[in-house]
Parts: sequence; C-alpha cells; structure tokens
Amino acid sequence: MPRSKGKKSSAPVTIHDVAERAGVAISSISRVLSGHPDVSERMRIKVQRAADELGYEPDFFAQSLRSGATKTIGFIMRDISNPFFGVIAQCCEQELRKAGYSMLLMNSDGDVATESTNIAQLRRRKIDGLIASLVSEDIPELNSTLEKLNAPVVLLDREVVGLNSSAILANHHQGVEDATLDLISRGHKRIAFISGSTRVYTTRDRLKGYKSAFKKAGVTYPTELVSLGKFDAEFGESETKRLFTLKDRPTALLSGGIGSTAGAMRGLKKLGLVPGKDLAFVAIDEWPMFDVYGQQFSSVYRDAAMIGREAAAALLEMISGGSPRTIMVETHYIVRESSTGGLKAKKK
Amino acid sequence: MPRSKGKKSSAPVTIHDVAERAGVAISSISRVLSGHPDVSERMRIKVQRAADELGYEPDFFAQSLRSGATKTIGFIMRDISNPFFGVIAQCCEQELRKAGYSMLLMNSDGDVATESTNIAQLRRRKIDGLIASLVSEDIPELNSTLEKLNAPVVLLDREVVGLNSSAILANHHQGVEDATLDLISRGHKRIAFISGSTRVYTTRDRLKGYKSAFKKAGVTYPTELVSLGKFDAEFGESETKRLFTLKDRPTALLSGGIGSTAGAMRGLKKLGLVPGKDLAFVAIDEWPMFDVYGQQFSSVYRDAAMIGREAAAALLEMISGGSPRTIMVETHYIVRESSTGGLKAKKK
DNA sequence: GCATAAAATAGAAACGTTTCCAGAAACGAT
DNA sequence: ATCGTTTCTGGAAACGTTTCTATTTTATGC
Repeated sequence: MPRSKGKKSSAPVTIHDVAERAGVAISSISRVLSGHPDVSERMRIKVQRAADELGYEPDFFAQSLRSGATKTIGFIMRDISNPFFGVIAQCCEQELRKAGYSMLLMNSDGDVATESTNIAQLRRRKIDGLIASLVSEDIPELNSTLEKLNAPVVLLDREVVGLNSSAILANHHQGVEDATLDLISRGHKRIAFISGSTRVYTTRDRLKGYKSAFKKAGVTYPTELVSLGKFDAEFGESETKRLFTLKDRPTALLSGGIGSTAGAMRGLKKLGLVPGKDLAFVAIDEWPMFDVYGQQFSSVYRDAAMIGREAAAALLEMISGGSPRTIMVETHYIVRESSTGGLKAKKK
Repeated sequence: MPRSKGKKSSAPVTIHDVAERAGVAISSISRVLSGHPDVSERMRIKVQRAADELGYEPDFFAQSLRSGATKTIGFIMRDISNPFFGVIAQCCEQELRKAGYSMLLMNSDGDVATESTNIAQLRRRKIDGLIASLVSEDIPELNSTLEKLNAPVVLLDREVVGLNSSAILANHHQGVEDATLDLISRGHKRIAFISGSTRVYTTRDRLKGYKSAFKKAGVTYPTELVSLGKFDAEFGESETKRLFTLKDRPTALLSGGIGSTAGAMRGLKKLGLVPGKDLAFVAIDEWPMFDVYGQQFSSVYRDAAMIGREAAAALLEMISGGSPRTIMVETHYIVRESSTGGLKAKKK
C-alpha cells in the first residue's frame, strides 16, 4: 500500500508522472507538449517518449483554468430537430472540430427565457465563442447579456443593432421577390404570405421581397392575406386554415420558414386542398426531399451547409483576432410543380 | 493603480472577492453556495447578499477541476442533419439541461476513425456520461475505448457485447414483420429489402422481422432481393436502381433507415417508378412530413422523441449510481397510400 | 458552572495545468 | 581565461474552486 510505484491501474497519469519518468521539471513537460520554441532537441525526445510510454493526456480543465482558453464554442439553436438547422449544425461542427474546437449545443425551443438562461450557462462555461440563431432581435438586455459573454458572437439571420458581432444573413428578399413575381405573372393576385414575427430580420427581408414584387408588377398587395406572427407549425396551420376559408380565398401561398411550411401543408391537407392544383404553393426554405416526393414543391432555397461553414469560419476568424463581418448568402427561387394550379380554368 | 478598491470594470469576480466583502473565509462562501448543511442562518444571509451584490458566478472550470464533475454529457451522432437524430438530440438535450447538464455534440459522419477521435476528445474533457449512436458494433478496441472514458454510456440502437452500458433499442422486427406480412397478404412475393450493415443491431433486428414474416406466410423469401450494406443515401439509391432494373423486378420495397429511404426515393424517381402505383413502398423510420406530403408513404414508425428522453433518463440514472439497463421502444407499421400498387391489374 | 458534545467557521491543502522568473549551461568573441 | 549573450531548464506562483482538518463557538445535560 505505501508503495506508489505499483501499477495504480486507473489513476490518471498527470504531468508530474511524466516529469518524474523523464527526470525533468514539469515546466519542461508543458513546454515540450505545447510546442514552446525554447526547448532542446534532447529534451523534446526525452519528454515525448516518457509521455508516450505513460499514455499521458493533459487534463482539459486544468489547462483551461490556467490558460483561459476553453476550446469550446456555444451553439444555441431555436430547434435542432428542424432539419434546416440540423444541416447548419452538422457542417458547423465539422469545421469547428477541424480547428480543435468542440461544440456545446443548446436548444432555446423558441423561448426567450430559456435562451437567456442558456447564454448565462455558456458564460459560466467560459466559451471561446458563440454561434446563435436567436429567438428575437430586440429583447431588452440582449446586448448586455451577449457582451458579458466576453467572446465573439456570430448570429444566424439576425441583425442586433449596436452589437459588435458577425452575422450570416440570407438574401431572402431576392428569392421571395422572384417567386412572387412568377406567381403574379401566372395570373395570381391573391397571394397569401405567412411567416414569423417582423421583429427578426428573416421576416422583414422576406416581406420586403414580397412587397417589392407587387410594386414592380404595379399591383397593390393584399394586406389581409399577409399573416406574420410565429415561425412554428401551429401558427402556420391555423393561419392557413383561416386564410383559405375566407370568402374570397387566396389562389396562392408563400410560407416562410420550415415550421410555417409544415403547418401550412398540414392545414391545406385538412382543407382538402392540393398544392399545384387547388392553389399554387411556394415554400420558403426547403424540407429535405422536396425534390423527390411525389408532389413536388417549389421553394425559395438557401444553402444550409454553406451557412454552417461560413458561421464557423467567421467565428474562428474573430477568435484569432479578426473583425466581425457580415456574410450574405444568396437565395434562389426553385420552380417545381406546386407553382402551378389555383386558377380556375383560366388555362382552358 | 495600486488601489484595488477601484471599480475594476471587467475583472471577473471570484470567490475571494465575495469572501472579502462578506468578511468571512472563502470556504464559507463555498459551503453556503453549494448548500452544505453546516451553515448558520446568519452566515447564509451574509454570504448570499455579498454574492448577489457582486454578481458572483462560480468559475466552471475551477469547480470541475477540483470536484471532478463536469456536468457535461458527450453526444456522438452519425449525422445530426438527419432529422430523426435531430429529434433525438433535441429531446435529449432538453432533459439533460433540466438536470443541469450540458451537451457536447459531435458528428462522426459515419466514419469509424472520426468516431474514435471524438471519443478520445470527450475523454480528455472528462465528460460525466456519453450517449452515442455508433457507426458499428464490432470495432476492435471499441470496448476498451469506451471503458477508458470512465463514465456511464448509453447506446442508441446498438448492442456491444461485453460492455456494461445502457441501451435504447427499438423493437424493429415487430414493425417490419407487420409491414412485410401486410405486403405478402396483398399478393406480393418479390419484396425487396434494403438496409445497412448486419454488423449493427438495427439491421439484424429488421432482417429478423422480414424473414419471420415470410416464414409465417409459408413462403421462402427472395434472397436476391435483400441488399444489406450501408445506411447512406448513395447505397440506397444505387441498390434501388439495381434491384428495380432486374429482369424479374420486385413489386414492393422496404427501405431501412432514413438514409436508405432518401436514396430509394431518389432512385425510384429516376427510374420513373411511382410508389403506391408502380410498386408498393414502405419506409422504415419516417421522414418528417410523411403524413402530409401529397404522396403518402407507409412506414415502420418509432418515436424519436421518446428515444431521446429515455436515453437522457437512463444516463442520468447511471450517473447517480443506478445500473445500466436496456429499454425497448416499440415500432408500428403505419399503412398509407404507398402500400398499394405494384401488382399488375390484379385488382381489376 | 462545568464538562462534553455538537455545530459552525477559518485556514490550508489539494486539483493539474501554464507561465513567470531566475539561474545554469552553452557559445562566441575578445 | 573572461565576459556578455543566448539558449535552455527548474522552481514556484498562479488559475478559482472544493474539501479536509483543526479550531472556535454554541448548545446540552447534569
């Protein structure tokens, strides 16, 4: 028992063990392993061998405590089960991992309070950076909460005024304008538009595209068919039902966001309306497999994988001293079968 | 400068600052804040007030270094962009967060080497537990790698022999048997079956259901229509194309796993074959929105949200000293339109 | 009141690193 | 040889907690 030389099976090997084995000071071990320049070749070899023989792995927490860097990135999503966010998360994590960082994932479930708790938690964990898809842009104290993080921030599809962060924005209005113009040119005037709150960039920019299309076409847009509230499926479904049971019901529908689209599709189904036949339908953001399902949906597309990669790149840049920047990702209107339909016998 | 009383704007407040303010020892601060019983009411109030006034937040890394608990759970997925895994991740994270744990997310991208690197990384980070959807079950050194983690493990849909872990398994064979029997009863004999490698539980259990259905029906199953290889979309697509261009082509298809199904659907589309018409088609595991897309797909369903919750629960249980256990989640055959079709003019 | 036990507190030693500082060794140049 | 440089190394002080031990205070029973 008193012998500490025995094979202490599972006691983790520390820097002291390596130092003892190599017969040098612990500071030398640290220098060798962290690639410090002031190290002789003889020392390097000696230490490396001792470390290898003992299978030494530096303790992450001790390192972080002393050095201050945690090699950890916080990632706050409104809903990771949303495949659009899933792709972003995947690509982002891949890039961060390549650079030696790990990703701490938290869902806010679209709830402001949860989001703020999450940010606080991440601050205590001293993350080196944050990538977030925020619930809203104008929450009181949001700026101060984020600044207290004391770490660079990359926002996805959000513009927070007065905050010194990077942002990955999509050029939503372009795609939406194209889609709306196409629908108008097909003869639609009563085009419904469902999306989230105007308190976030996403909605505002989409709305801009919707309005500018009508303007370009010289038509006034139907304000009563624009429904902006939440991004979730419940809202999408109930609004779709409401709008499509109006007396003078819409002939086309633009649904903004993955959640909205899911809700809209459910709503239409319950009403017995078939996209591409009883109405023209364009989804903003794609669900996976949109291109192969029997019924093909038109969409305003953006590249989620690229968004993830760009977010990681922007953050890593800031961590190594770079300045915040805003990246604009293009959107594209993809015409498929569901852009047709909704107009009674006009074609005949 | 020499005064340290001045408002040092951004220097983080430590336990020492609180101790000084309250005029007590740092050990008392720790005791109060961690809810130690041996604390007088007077002390509790004094410390609490000082802590509140200073806005003290214990340093996470210092806590972990000293106490050994990291309040962090590793989560290794093959592909988080897969919405099925996304739902699992979301529900799981939610449960863990409630219990005060954070989730460190890593993708293995279906690659064994990446997976093993990830596990090593998580070990250095001293995670309190791991939840993983492993690439394979019989990788050499997998057991020792996982055991070296020195933390409880919950595996999703995997059976690793000799490993003392919990597992969330799905009762795949039941759902697949039901689906296969239904197809047989509709008159199908040439039922193709595409899934991943038999080196994982998932495939083995599904295959079991497929075979037992044929056995129960007293029919020998078409070995040449069973294609087991990988879970990804490429494999699903190429095998679908191969099988459905055979001279004596299948009349029905069971595709196992989200990836396979995506590939199969692409393949069928390219061949111009419509599920529910030119063939009967049953997906094993659902893509989101299967119930609302124009063309409705039959499936063998399992509840991803429940899997996530059960995984979290099992892990938390083990962390607080409980024993590993295996949870079996039911699967259900859901009949929709795509179960019809594929039989020439039999009905007429 | 007094011994004894119990409760509350302070002080200091960890935890495993990195980093600062000082000193030793090596190396040219005189 | 001697002196300055440079290069390398060892020792020790952080980093901010928790936890162990020892000490002081308070309560309890006679």
